[in-house]
Amino acid sequence: MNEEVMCDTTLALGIGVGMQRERQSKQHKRGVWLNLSLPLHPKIEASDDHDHDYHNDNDDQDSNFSSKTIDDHEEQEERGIKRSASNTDVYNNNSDGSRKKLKLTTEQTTSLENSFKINSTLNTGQKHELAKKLNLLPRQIEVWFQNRRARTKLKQIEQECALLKKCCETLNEENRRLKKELQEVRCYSIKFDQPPYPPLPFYIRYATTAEMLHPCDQDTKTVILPNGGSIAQSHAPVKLS
DNA sequence: CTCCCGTGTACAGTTACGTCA
DNA sequence: CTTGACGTAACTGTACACGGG
Repeated sequence: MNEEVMCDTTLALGIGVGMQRERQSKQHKRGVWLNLSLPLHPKIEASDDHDHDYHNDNDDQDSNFSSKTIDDHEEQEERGIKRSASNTDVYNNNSDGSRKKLKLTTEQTTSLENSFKINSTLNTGQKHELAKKLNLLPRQIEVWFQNRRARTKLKQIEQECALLKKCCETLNEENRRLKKELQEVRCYSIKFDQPPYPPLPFYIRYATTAEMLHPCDQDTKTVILPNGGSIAQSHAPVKLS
């Protein structure tokens, strides 16, 4: 990879920019049902108000008798199945109320990874389908994809940081080389009292960097030296700092 | 048409559990 | 056996889009 490619500005612009959000249109009309079920999560039970065993972000205002969507209802039912199931019963917490962490099986992880490769976001239908297939809750699928996207983004940022660091090192090296080259040219010009030879690259002859060169009066046709002296100059007149 | 509300989902950040050196 | 680091499932808070009243 050459330096130009490495320093492509699109790289820098990409940093910190999140993925484009694609809102999914609602798949179906949502029914309403009366939630009379008992909370299952010990933590929630303690709070004595909400039903979010696995939480719904917007449940906060809901009462015990709040309306719920069909999606939630389906998940409640699936949870009921899960509670009678064995290895995926993550919501049966420890007796002391501590969180029990699910360990996904190899098959589940592989399947989730494959789905992620195809599409990093899932619509409601895909989510439920995958949940059914893997014997997990739709919420767990959702969480897994959220975490997976976060991991992907983090890894991408790390890679871009490494690339930028490398690019920075390359530029510093180039900067040192150019400074050295400029110094040599200055020495040559002063020593032989004549214009730089071989000719300076355009980016040095016409550089505007204060550190390097300053434009001065065109008519003088001289280069003003740092010590106050001057030399003849056939190129654009400059003042050496 | 506009406003408000409920709902669903995304993301960033955090917490906490399980594993391993 | 203990401990700290690490990976990651799960959670919290917030923002936004969308549809319906």
